[in-house]
Amino acid sequence: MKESVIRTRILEVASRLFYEQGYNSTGINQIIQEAEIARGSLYNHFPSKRDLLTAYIQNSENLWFMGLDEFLKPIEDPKQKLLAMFDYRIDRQLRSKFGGCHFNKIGAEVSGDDLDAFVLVQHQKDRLKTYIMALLGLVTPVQPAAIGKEMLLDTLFLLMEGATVAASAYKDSQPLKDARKIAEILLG
Amino acid sequence: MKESVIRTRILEVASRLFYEQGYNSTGINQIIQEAEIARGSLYNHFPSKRDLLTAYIQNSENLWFMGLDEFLKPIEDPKQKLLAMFDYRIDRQLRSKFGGCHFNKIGAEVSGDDLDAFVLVQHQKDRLKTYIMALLGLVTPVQPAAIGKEMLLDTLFLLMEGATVAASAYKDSQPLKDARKIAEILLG
DNA sequence: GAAAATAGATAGACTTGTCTATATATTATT
DNA sequence: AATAATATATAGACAAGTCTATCTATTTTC
Repeated sequence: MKESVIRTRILEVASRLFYEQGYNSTGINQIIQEAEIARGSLYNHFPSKRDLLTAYIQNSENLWFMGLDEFLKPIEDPKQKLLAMFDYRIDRQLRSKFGGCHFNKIGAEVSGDDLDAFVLVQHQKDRLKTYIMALLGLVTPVQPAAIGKEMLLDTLFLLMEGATVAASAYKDSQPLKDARKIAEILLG
Repeated sequence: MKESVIRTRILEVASRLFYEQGYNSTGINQIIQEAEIARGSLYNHFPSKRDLLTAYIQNSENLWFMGLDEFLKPIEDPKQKLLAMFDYRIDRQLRSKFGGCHFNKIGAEVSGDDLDAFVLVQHQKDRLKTYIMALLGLVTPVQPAAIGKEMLLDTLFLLMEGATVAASAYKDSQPLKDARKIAEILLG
């Protein structure tokens, strides 16, 4: 039940390097050196580099949503919660120096026919959409919106994705701020 | 003035491989083998692999906008042109088996501190925004829109970016179709 | 004849993964 | 409580192959 401290250290270091340098540009040698563990220990916990990638994606997803829950906790109004999701992304992009979305980065880097990794990336997006949908269900519409609720879901999702990509490309939080403003108007 | 046929062939093969497999996962050996040219010829035209990457990005941008011009040529109404931009992306994603945006892929793969590549990626996005803005300027507003024109520009841009990313992640054109529908409503 | 192409050897660093041998720490058995 | 067994850590050599880039020597093309 107790997680190995070694395993945790490997995953932490590998996660940082995968995100900052890319999966393909990060070698096993650098991971074991920076994690200060033996080569055999790494292969004991993760039989291959690909297994390490899988663990990285899954762990990142959990951390991402846990961080989101924490971030939205003090907010009560569902509409404000939805808007704060943009603030969460701004916060994270600032901290990571606009490194972009973990999952899109992996999706862009792995070969197109690598089903395994793609499924994991899709899983995060599905979960995000479910998250938005749940909050949207709690919003009490003040006026007959020009845009249906299921379409509003799509719009918010696409705005978040697009704004994160753009913010990362420009290394600037402006696109995310723009997206937030647009969402504010659409939510009425 | 006449472009070397060898240079063209190198760039074409490298472009295909960079896009399909990723820049880091594509080796010089594979390029010269598939292009059927000598190793020295490659380094004669492109002093380093990085130079080949630069040429790839710039060439892709030109091809992308030339293809867009061609695609929109038969359409006259600026509003229909704007909507057809989504169709163009659908068309391209279908052809490339949802390989995603060339430029975001590179942005995701190169190290965050590689200024050179990032500037080129930004250049494509700036050009895209300018393109949208020019079309938006020609649209005659039928009614006082709920959303300002400069904000409409941001929205359309972010929708395109987000939908392309999502379509690539899901390997499905639905997000792009959704984005088109949303744009149709927002354009009135 | 000059320029540009070719094949291919070579350098040197790096890649993932396997392996051995040793040390330490926890757990099970007597 | 003392001993035996198991698990997990370590360092580091090693294999087999990849990578980018340079170089030489020969042939083709303009």
